[in-house]
Amino acid sequence: MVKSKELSSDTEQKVLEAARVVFIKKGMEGARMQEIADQAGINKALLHYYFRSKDKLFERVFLEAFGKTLPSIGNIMVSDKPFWEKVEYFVDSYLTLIQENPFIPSFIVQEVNRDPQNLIRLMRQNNIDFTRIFSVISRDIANANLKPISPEHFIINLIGMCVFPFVAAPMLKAIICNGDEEKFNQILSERKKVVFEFIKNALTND
Amino acid sequence: MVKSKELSSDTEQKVLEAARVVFIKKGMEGARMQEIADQAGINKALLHYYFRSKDKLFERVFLEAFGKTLPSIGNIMVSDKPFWEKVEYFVDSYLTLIQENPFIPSFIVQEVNRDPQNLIRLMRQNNIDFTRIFSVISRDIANANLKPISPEHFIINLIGMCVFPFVAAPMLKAIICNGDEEKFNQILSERKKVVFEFIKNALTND
DNA sequence: GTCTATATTGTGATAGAC
DNA sequence: GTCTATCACAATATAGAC
Repeated sequence: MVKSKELSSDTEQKVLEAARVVFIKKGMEGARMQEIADQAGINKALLHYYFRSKDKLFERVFLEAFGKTLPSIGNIMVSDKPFWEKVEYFVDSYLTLIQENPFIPSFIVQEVNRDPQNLIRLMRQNNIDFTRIFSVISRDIANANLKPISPEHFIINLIGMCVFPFVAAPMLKAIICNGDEEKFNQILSERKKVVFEFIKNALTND
Repeated sequence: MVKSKELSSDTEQKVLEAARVVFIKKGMEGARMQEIADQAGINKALLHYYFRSKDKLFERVFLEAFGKTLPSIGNIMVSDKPFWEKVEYFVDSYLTLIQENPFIPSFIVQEVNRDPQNLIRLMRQNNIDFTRIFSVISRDIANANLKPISPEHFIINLIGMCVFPFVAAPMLKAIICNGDEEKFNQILSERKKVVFEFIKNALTND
């Protein structure tokens, strides 16, 4: 068995996973190299051996985290599926993705706030063309005989209702569930259906 | 003219305002006492003279920032106004409040993530009883002959569509406006109307 | 109350043995 | 590749003069 040069070592993987956990929980500023090392079961020096600096390690984690979600948005929205199928698929896959990585949205919001350039760079790298997405959505809305809404507001409403519960999870857990984790998860699991129905009701003439 | 003991000094006010600006922009971890001092036009030592530590200064700023938004939610929602008037008033005042302090939502999300206890404490201090709010909303929805939706999902949708554009402002500016500040402000100013209409369409039988 | 100067602690990063 | 020990520096916090 020949080891490929591209395959990162076991330790490198452990570091990346540990960094992901810590960065996502604490953000770039709040994270400590020591904590990442502990989490990975190694020492600080080894972190620097694999990833020269905290900045470089962070960038790697950030790009991987966001690189997952962003292309999935684009692909779905510019496809030629029927509008409502598109919306349902979007809500479904988006919520699933977030539910599997619940810290990612607030992490991204936090870090894009810190340096918006990260996002611009990432969009270029992933060939995301939002102008195209909006033109397609705009056409879809017109063709589907829906109540008129600008594609920008539509997208904001759509994404907002999907990601807000995760961005604000600790807040909502306190506010609407009095800290009851069980109840909060229950609500999250209902959201796919609720969000889809809500949007459909808002936009269809009946 | 006798100076009341409760009235904080001019310098103290300058510090608080400066801290508000810097904390809101950088978050607790990212903010630097030096930057706050500069912003206030004084030196670091004086910060510690007025507010013993960074932690204490932060807590003060945090409580004041959130203390503004939270009671306004509660008061409106439990009032006996008609349901749609309530919703319109909520959307209106909430968006105005955020538009005047655009960094507050992402700041709050970030910091509640850091320590959820801050929020619990604050809710107690402001006598916010969400159980009551939900029971009132629940009754309102039933009485208004609307399409059924749980009050929790209704609130999440409502707040989500209001605050998400601000929480994610830098992201959306890049994504949907290609960095065009002008266009983004235009969209924000349209949101009161759009959100209200969207919710109304989603919930009314016609 | 306000300042300058300094102490103290944190943490990212490196040197060098194994 | 992995470790221990240490550096260098940045940031909070304090001492003490005015």
